Amino acid sequence: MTEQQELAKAYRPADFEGAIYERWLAADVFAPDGKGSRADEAKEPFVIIQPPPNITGALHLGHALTSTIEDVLIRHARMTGRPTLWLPGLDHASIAAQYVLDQIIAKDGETRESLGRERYLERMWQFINSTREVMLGQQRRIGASLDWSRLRFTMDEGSARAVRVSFKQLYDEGLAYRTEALVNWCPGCRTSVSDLEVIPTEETGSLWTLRYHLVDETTGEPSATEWISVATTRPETILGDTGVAVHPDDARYAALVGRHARIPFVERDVPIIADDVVDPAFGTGAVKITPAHDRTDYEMGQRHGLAMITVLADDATVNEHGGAYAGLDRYAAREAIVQDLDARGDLEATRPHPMLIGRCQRSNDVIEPRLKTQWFVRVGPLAAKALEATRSGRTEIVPPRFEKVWEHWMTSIHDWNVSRQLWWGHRIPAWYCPDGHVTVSAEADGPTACGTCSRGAAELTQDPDIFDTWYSSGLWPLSTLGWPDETVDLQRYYPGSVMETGYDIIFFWVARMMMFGIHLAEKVPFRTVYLHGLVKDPYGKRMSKTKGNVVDPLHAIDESGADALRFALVHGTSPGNDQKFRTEKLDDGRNFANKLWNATRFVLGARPASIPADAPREAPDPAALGPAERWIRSRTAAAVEAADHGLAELQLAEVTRTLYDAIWSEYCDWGLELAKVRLADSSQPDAEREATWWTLVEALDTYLRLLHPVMPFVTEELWAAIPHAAADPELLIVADWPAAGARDAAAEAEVDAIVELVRAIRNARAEAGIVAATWLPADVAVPARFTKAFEALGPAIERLSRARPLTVHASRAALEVAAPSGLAVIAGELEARISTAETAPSDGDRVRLEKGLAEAEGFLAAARARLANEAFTAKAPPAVVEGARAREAELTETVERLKARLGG
RNA sequence: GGGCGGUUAGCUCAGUUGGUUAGAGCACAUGCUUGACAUGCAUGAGGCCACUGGUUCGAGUCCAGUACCGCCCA
Repeated sequence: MTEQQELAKAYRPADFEGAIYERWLAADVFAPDGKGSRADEAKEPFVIIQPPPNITGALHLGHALTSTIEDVLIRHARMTGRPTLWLPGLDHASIAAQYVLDQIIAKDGETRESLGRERYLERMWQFINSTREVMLGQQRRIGASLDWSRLRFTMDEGSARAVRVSFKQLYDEGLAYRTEALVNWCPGCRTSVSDLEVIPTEETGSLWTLRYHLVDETTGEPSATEWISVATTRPETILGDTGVAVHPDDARYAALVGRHARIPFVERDVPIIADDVVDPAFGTGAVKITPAHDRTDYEMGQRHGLAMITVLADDATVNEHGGAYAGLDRYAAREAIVQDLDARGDLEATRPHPMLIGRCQRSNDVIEPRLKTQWFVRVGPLAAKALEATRSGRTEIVPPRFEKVWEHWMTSIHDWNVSRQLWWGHRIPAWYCPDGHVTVSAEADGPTACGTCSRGAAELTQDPDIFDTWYSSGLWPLSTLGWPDETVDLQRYYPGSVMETGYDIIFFWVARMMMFGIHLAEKVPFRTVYLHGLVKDPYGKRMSKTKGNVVDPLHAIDESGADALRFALVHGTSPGNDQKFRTEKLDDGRNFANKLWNATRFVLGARPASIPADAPREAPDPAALGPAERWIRSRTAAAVEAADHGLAELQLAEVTRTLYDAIWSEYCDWGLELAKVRLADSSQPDAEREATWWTLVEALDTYLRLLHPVMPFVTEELWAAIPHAAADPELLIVADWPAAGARDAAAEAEVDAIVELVRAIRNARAEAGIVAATWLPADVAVPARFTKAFEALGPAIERLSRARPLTVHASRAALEVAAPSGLAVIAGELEARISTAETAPSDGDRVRLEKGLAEAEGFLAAARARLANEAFTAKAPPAVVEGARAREAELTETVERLKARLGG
């Protein structure tokens, strides 16, 4: 047991958060197999593999939310005694990291090319070694109880091996293949990117209508008078046109199908074909086909056997197939071509055209579809397995509405282009021999010889490309646990329990982990996919550096403490829904922590002298419990139930709401206030005061445990200061999660009635303008069932309602006789009279009573109308009808009492 | 174009299988250095639950449609 120390007067998180984290580290309680772990090995492990943040980035509120939600689940699981693993990691983020590093080296006048591959990668390692610690430090600040002994990086050798082995397997199974196909080319990044990284943006371009002259079938020359008009948004691509298409049912062009048109400038004759995909209503109804630079055209080209001519180079300048335009940038070429067409008289029209333009998620450059020979993964069979897993419920998606999105994506998925023309990442383990044979090897040093012919390793060249980052990310749940080896960790912690991440990366990441996990390990990688929403700015806009509306989590922690930030984030989250974040929300968490802090201070300071300062925890003596103590215990039990429910349903905001209300509005506002009087009353027997105090300690202990997952620092700090049982561990983080005790309906009814009375008296006094500090005598009529509780709590009621002396009467009749005048207070079944100097209701008091009467009469009328409806009494459940009758009776009485009072 | 979500107090959000009087925090008003807390206490004001129709004894809650806002996909 730790020595109890004085708590500072105010909650100052900066004073202890760092030290608390150090204590957790020193106690080695984060790892399931750490020295300080109290995990019960017989229990089912609880595992979350952390979504690895980009190693070059800074943590933003989205990461803070992810870390907090996961930490809440992890800490709760740990307290229930399950072996709990939360595995941290970092992602190398190829394209993003290169983008950042390129900007840094540019300051020294260097470029990727000037450094060369080897030196560039050296620079990258230097760079990430400096950012790594920053990233990890941020996670510690927020209190993440990650198992640092298992920290992984996607560029670790373990990850690299998983990449090679999996790729070799996919290749051997025919699921990885190399081919020339259309890819999304980013001229700025000089690499291909996946479909997901192409952001369709609405922009206004132009739609040009131009003439392709028909070829005279006899002379073989283009006709001066016959042409077909085609519409295009990208005139520069005419250099690569190999066909013209119309809809098969389009009568306007039926006669032209089968003839040829001459492409200007490149002087190529191309066929006019009919294809269903052409929209007759678009433009002229005839479209040019550039199979090498457009997805739809590519597919048409394949169907009709058209030539595929690439006319753009990697930097998006026109290549040697562009004739006179070779060397021009794509947009310069566009302008020149439009002018030249106009000069020839072949430009019919130009008009503004709203359209979707694909831009690179990273560089914002306009994506240019291009033919490239690259590696692809055949995802159809993998996606089918992933779909089966969610349909059968082996993996559950929360919230379930995302299943529909998931289904749609999984059923319409294209093969995945995994080659990236970058340097920072896992090199594709494919080697080519001079004869063009392909050898894929899982060995770190590559193959010793060509797998097809006998050429030795020296004659083989490795593919220069690297893998899409999401390839290694997809292997993350496997590679972090040691796959492909059958390690102890893999057997014990795979599959994981929950994959918790933002819904925005369900396809990027979750889908890939599912596909790889099921295919390679033959088990789903996690049982639950929990998707949280985005943290947006107060206006509902996405936070971004360019908008300048980001909130830095570290700054928030400096200002308000990590617990306040965590509370704010959890309080505002619900599955799949975005939350608007404003910094004022941090105050709620900080104020709440301060409330808890001071409540603890009060409890510690209120210890009866008969209990030694270092006394070990005792359960309150059941025989000495009064109604307030029984109420506290019952309400604490209710809080445990609600917290359990919220955690089980992943409704974490429900947990914070419940605890906020329970601790503030119940425990502090009424529990402590009722207890104060009893504790201070030295005429009470020691046994009763001790029972009261132990009840307060017990409830506080339970609330600290319940709140620990959300606000770990302050709860740990305060828990150290309260008395513990001998069986308790040193640290709250590994203490037992509370079990819900029994509810006590009688005690709840008693205290509820008393609370209602106190409120009503306060209200009457306030409305009558009585100074709060004034003590006034009061008389109360108390029904028999509350008499005992009322007597027990009499002194507390006096104090809380400033009513002294307080005289109790057994009936209203007796009350009328004893106190015919004064402020009338009607609170449910209780009724009180507060003596004032005046003998009749003052004007202000009359207003209050009339208002109460009008309200009660309104409710009564509604209740009577309901009961008068025969359909209601006949069809509604008896319990509901009973309730309505009781309600009517109660209201009738209240109305009568109010009327009597006003009349007299 | 297809799909999904949202619309409840000035703001941010709760509202459990339909069932008495729709709640909380912030902000607001009034009064309080009440013995843990002014990061606080007490009291109060503030809602056609977006709109229309339907189901039902009964709808914020279920169904259909409309409007507006947002997101995803093509």
